[in-house]
Amino acid sequence: MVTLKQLAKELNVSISTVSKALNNSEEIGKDTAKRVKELAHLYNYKPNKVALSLKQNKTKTIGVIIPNILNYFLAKVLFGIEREATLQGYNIITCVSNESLEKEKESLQLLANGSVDGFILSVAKETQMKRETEHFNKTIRNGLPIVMFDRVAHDVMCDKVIVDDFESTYNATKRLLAEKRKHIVFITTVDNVSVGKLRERGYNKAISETTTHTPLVLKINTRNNTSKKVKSFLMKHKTIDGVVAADSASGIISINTAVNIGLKVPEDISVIGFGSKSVSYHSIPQLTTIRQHAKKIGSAAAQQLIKRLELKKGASLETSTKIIKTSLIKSKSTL
Amino acid sequence: MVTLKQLAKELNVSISTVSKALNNSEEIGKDTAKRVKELAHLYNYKPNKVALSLKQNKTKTIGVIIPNILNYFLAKVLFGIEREATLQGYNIITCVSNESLEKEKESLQLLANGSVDGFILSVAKETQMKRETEHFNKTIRNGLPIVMFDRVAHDVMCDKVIVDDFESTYNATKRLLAEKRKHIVFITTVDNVSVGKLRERGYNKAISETTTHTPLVLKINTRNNTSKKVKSFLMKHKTIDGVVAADSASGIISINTAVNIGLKVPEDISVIGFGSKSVSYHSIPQLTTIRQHAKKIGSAAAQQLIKRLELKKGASLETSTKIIKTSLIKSKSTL
DNA sequence: GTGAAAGCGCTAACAA
DNA sequence: TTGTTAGCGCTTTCAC
Repeated sequence: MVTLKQLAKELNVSISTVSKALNNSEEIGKDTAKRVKELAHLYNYKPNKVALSLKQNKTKTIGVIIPNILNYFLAKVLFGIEREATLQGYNIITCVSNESLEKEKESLQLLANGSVDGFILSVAKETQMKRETEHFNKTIRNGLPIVMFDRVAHDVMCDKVIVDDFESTYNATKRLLAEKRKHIVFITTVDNVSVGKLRERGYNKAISETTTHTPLVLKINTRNNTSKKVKSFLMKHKTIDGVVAADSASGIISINTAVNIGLKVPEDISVIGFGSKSVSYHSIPQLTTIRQHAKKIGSAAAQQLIKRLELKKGASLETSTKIIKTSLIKSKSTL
Repeated sequence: MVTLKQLAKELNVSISTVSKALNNSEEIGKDTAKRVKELAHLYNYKPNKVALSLKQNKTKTIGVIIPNILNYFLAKVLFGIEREATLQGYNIITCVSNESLEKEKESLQLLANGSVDGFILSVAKETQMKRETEHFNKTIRNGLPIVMFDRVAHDVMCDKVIVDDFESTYNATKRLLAEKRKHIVFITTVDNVSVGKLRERGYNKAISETTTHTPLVLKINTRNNTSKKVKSFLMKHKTIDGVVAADSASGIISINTAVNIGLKVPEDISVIGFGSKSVSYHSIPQLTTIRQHAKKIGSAAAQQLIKRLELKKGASLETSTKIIKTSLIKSKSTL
């Protein structure tokens, strides 16, 4: 890598002259500026990012801590963050917490040594269960702002970008009720996590405010037996005519299972699940989905963080909570 | 963030004393060392990463350029890279090329200014089609090593980690032939990309060396009509009794489509597709899959890069190409 | 219009 | 055993 020093030497001028010339300073004579720029271009000079960071005490880098990168929703959010960050001249350093509090703490620690200017993160399950927040607060006190998305720690004072989880399942359930569905089950992969609870509550509210039944919830805790569980559940409760699934896999599996045991979808049973367009193709008929607009969540989080990072010195900005509304996209698995 | 300077001031010693004490230098007196360490611990001192990078001229950061983070396989490789890197004390900066040559170049440029010590990447489709390699070579000439995985540019001299694509489909096809399948179709989402071609050739070879038919290939170019295409194809070619799919979505969709038009899987038709365990649950019966061991690919790539980065000055290391073998995991969609 | 010098936080050769 | 100094690459103030 070429440095200012080398350019200066070759041009027989001082380092500061070169620096100023390249930064279009008014102070520098036209032809000097030209000579400098030409040589810089010839050598493909790029200012050293590390030196710049040290000097300006900011790295133009965002730390992203994600619980699980194999989750399509989270990957999509990451995609949105990356795009927005790149657009605004920021890089992202990605860490995966694997839902572990310990790894979350470590990542925060590790990057809080000047590697990044701030964080975007979704809270690990373990962290939510243990209700730990001190590591977040400490980071913020150290001057590194945090933006949380989706799974947030409500009692940490920071910017947040969330989904209308409660409303989304409330509306989905209402939708099935409007189809005259009588026995609607809520299928969830057990996570004692804010988001999951809210979704269940949305379903509960819709059911209890419209019908006289008790809500019916099927909790599934390991990934691998969803199919079996759903099958035996449907066999046992023959009256089920509607499914609201709290994640995309359950929705897909519900449709395929129902078809497999001879039910007609959506005539006999309607299914709505969370998920994206691409996953909806994994079932026949295609799944009617609740879309979370993951990319939008990512870009909103990045925008908010960068806005805060680029605040003039001394200026302040109230923490905000942005809600990205879900959309219910009708496909073939509902009437 | 606390700095050495502040610690030094508070302790009434020089900066270098503090530095040495914290680095366990032999030169420093025991009790001084102790005092220093205690205060450092109290203030939770962490050496500034940026300053260290500048001083030592290395960042302990790897640039990862991935064509598409929403691709489960690529996300999984990224996961493997992240884990291995973290283990070895490296961070990763992630860029998404979105299959675009231009973005790939930009990312390479952008990070080659001292932000990273080297790169791990999978080549964008556009780059492969245009056969551009100059940006890779330039990066390498500039002293930044590259490790390519999966989609590699064969004529660039660098480390590579690849999959036995040819063999994988060859074996899968052989497997179906051993089941006495007579009419096996190869379904591929069109990409004029090394990997796709190799997989097709593996299928071709197995077919032509075992049967007298011409190979039968169904190419699908847009994501959204796979289901329709497969359906009309199966309706038209009633004799089809085997499917080898070059990606996971096509495998899943083939099974669901076949079932949907009244075929029995695997009795009437056998299906094998690329994919991971979790995606195999998206069909009933479960998809028999070719597993690529994505995490292993990621960790192998990271290991290789770090090995090269930590080479003693002056030492050299021949470029290597590592092949990670796929496994055929039998499930319910084959006999 | 140009250059010298200081300083961002750190390490390490050298001096005391 | 401890401190002084130089330097990594850059920007910026101040002097000429």
